[in-house]
Amino acid sequence: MFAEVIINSNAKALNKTFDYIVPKNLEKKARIGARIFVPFGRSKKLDNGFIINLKETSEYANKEISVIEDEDSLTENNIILAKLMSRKYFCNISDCIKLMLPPGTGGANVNERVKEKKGRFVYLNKTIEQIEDDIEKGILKKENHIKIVKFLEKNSGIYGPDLEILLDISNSILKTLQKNGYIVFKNEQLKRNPFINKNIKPDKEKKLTKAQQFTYDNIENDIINNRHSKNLIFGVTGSGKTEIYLRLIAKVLEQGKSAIVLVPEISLTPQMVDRFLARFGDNIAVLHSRLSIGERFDEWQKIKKNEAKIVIGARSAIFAPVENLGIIIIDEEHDMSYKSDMTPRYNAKDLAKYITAQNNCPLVLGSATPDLDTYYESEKGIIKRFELPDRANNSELPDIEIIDLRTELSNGNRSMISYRLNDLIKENLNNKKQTILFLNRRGYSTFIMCRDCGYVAKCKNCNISLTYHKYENKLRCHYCGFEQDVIKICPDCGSDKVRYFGTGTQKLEEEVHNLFPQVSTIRMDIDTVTKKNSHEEILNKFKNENIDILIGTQMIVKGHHFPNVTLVGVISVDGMLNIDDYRSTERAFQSLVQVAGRAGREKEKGIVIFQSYNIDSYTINYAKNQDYLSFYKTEIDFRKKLKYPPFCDIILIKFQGENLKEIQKISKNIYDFLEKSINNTGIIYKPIPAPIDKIKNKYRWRMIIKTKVSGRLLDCIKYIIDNQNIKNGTSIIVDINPSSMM
DNA sequence: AGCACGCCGACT
DNA sequence: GTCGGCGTGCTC
Repeated sequence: MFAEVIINSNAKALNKTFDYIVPKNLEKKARIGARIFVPFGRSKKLDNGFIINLKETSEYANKEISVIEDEDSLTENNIILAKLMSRKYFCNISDCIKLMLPPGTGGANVNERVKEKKGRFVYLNKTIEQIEDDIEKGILKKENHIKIVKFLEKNSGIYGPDLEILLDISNSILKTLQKNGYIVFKNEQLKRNPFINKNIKPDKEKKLTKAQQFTYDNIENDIINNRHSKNLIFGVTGSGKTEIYLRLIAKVLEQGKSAIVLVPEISLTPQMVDRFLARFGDNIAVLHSRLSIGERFDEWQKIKKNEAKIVIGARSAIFAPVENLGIIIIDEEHDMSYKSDMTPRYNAKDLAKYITAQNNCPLVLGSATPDLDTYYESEKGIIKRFELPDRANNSELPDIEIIDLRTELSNGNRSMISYRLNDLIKENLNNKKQTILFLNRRGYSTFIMCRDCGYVAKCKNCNISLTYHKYENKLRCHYCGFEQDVIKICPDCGSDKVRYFGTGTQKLEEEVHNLFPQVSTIRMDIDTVTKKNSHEEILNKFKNENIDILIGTQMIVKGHHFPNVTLVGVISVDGMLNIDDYRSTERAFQSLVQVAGRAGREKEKGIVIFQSYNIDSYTINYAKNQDYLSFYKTEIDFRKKLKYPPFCDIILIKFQGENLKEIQKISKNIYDFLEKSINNTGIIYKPIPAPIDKIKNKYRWRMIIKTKVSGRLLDCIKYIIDNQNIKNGTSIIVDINPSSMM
């Protein structure tokens, strides 16, 4: 017997199979998906890899497989998926396989793998009656001893260190209790449980509205009949999408199957997980990037060992090792975090379509502002659409006002805050209500410029404007991290009229403090959100300590519910609209609708202010009316006219390297070849420098093709890239429908 | 990617 | 003589 093997390596030259002899004693264990160790090349160490095919004859095989590691083996479906991804996303099969392995075990050196963590657990060793007896007789009389034993009556099997912290006791008390026979220690695997010390009240099913029931019944039918279907639940915030998800998951569990729920990384908060915990208890595994590698390993093992049947996670949870998949739910399906911007550049939504088809089960996409591509497919009948028009709790939509910043300026208001918004903030402060101010930029100001000669301070590595950071009093590049001291005199003309331009969250915060000296504020953006739970901490602080104003970027729009917020101000809609990407209007619309949803979700009606220099834009006006359908109709016409998705795919080919000549030569070769193969089936643009044409001393060029992706085209691209003679470390990256064009 | 081979210039 | 620089080529 012979095996075709993929070696675990991200080297381009190794993205092919190698034949090995399967020795007699390993024939039983040898199967597609098995993790193996083999001698490879001149290396003395064994390399690890995976069997992707078995066969009776081989022209090349001359070495034997040494070891087969059953523990980390994949399924045949995993291998099929990895192959498919490798072709579509231009990466090695082993890059894709890594996503499916237990966290911390994907590296070449398997000895360094994350281990199950062992720890000392404390168990009660007497019955409750015996203990009551001992207390009555005065045998057990120390206050601390009784406290511990009472606690263990309800929490037997707790992790030792947790017990010590919770009851504020020392290890020696536990030793005494052990000596006296009240407790025993057991050494067991420690679950690095992310929900530790949580008391969650169980939650019952809520009554469904007619629209909810109709949606549920339809999808339930597919679950019962093991039928693949693609469904979009189109419902505003608060329309009860989550309740439908919960019911569908309950049905899936009833059928003895598992469920995967994907949510955007940023909305994967404890509150979000709590809703699932309250309904399903600890039948849940959570996977996201803020977990430590050890925590992720444990959650992964819970799924693998079938101790958890519901997976809630960000993008990569699509690869969770569930057995018998019954449904995939993707919440906030328009969110761009479902597309990976690192190798492998996969789109979890596309893969979910494939995986649910493979498993004969439904896919559910949910959003209040669906991705245009998704809505288009629902119009075409490729995806079934269910609409939830009403807010389940009947709370009113806020009043939305658009403020023209041009008239503000001509009225002499040079501040970032319009007179109207200023008045409303004042009113809110008087009424002890909270306010959110939204600005789509970070830093103190965007760039600094000389008013006499137009000189702009730029990063010498990346060729983009440096941003002023007030606290450090430095200029910093947002791409490579380069920083330099603030300049006061223009280095070009010697003028002292160097001024700050543009606006950021820091400057906004400062301005708010100038206008309202007594106000308390909290800021949330990339700079303040760094630590593991900081995102959560900031929002909780805002909510619980009743801080007057929250100032933040994009990240404040998701999830959270703030009952005391009645005013939301969007400082500059223009900053959202004018980004170099064909989806900037779609994203601006989605953000504006979501931002508006932050105001007044309780009894009181909220007010939302959109400030803009371009008040006639359809994006702002449809967002004001929360009118998705009209926005969709306008936008989809543009997409059709200009040939953008969903009417084609966008293939971005990126060239990066230190040798500009080589980049130009190679990109021209590829262009010439692909221009012929595309012929008239799409549009191909000549290679040009990227918007940021230099990062960390590497030149960046790009080439864009607009066409429907076909297998033949993928093969053509691969062929021509593989045939380039690349010498100076130039890299070529292909990204299909990238989430960002930067 | 790693590793070895091989072809050249520099040095105790 | 031989040590080591790195360009080239291969890995079942």
